[in-house]
Amino acid sequence: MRENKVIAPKLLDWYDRHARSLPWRIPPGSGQRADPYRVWLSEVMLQQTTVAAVRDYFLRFTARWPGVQDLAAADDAEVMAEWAGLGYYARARNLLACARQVASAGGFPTTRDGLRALPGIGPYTSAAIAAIAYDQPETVVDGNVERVVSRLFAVEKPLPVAKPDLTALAETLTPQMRPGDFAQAMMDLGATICTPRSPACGICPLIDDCDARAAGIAANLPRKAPKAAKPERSGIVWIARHGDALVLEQRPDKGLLGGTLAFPSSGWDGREMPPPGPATWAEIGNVRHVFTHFNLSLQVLSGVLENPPDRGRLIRLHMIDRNTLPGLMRKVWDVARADISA
DNA sequence: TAGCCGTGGGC
DNA sequence: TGCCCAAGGCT
Repeated sequence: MRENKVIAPKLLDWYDRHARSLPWRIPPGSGQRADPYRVWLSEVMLQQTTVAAVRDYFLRFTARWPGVQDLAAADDAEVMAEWAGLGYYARARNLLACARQVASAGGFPTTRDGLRALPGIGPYTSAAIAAIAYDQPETVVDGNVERVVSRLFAVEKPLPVAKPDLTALAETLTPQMRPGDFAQAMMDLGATICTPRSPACGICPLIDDCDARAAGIAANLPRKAPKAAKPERSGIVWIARHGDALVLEQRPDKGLLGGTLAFPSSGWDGREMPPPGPATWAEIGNVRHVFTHFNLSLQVLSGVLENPPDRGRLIRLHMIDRNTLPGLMRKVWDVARADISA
């Protein structure tokens, strides 16, 4: 694949003038060096997650754990609670495992291959850290880059089959100088101008280089294979009261909402469970939630346990912190709280 | 390797 | 409203 020396200078010039200001980013031209810890943390949080959703989580994490040694020393439950609401909870467990490996090694690996071997760091994140924090000319390919490249070269082959082609094309664009800024520039371009719908081609710095624009098909790329329909699932969740406390449990590390704090439930996640103890149950509401691969309807049952629960642990009502629950269980808690106060 | 794994915002 | 999408990784 032939090298393309036209794109990077134009894009970097645009980035120097239009880079987004983000908490984890060093502004272009400042001459400062990005902190690998902050680059890593932000990249993991940003996996399949919007900038708007990540910003406050990043600020809270870095305020509480300023360095990788601080995070490595944290309790698992504290990290899970701080991550609650951000989704994809395997990231939080891998984050902690990674922090502990890095801390005991005395620092982050400085090569893409070294980074790639750490938990939660894959092809994208390893390239991003190597380029942004260590100034190495690695090619960073995320959803933005796939979209930008598919348009620049008018690639009509659909994703995900086209992914290797798009990666090879992206490699022809990566400059030896400022590879980190180039990667971030590609992502900023994709996020603000070369957007999925209604791309703003009129103000794009690469308009003269874009094959899709010339062919009038920019808004139709990248093409994607059709997705399967989402099945419907249903289940039960128990609001089990004992005195002035409710039963909560930590879910198993693997699987749905792995490692998060939750009300006992059954029937929706491949696990058939009995209630946390004998009681007379009454329906107090229903909660709907959308997961990546199914829609969920959860019947909320409430009851009073006469004896301590068979599993989980009792948490006093005023000690239940909504922010430490995953999104689904926040909805359940809202239903329970409305019922209790009624 | 393709299915699994959250959540919220935009249109 | 329902669907799409967002700086993916793991198995």
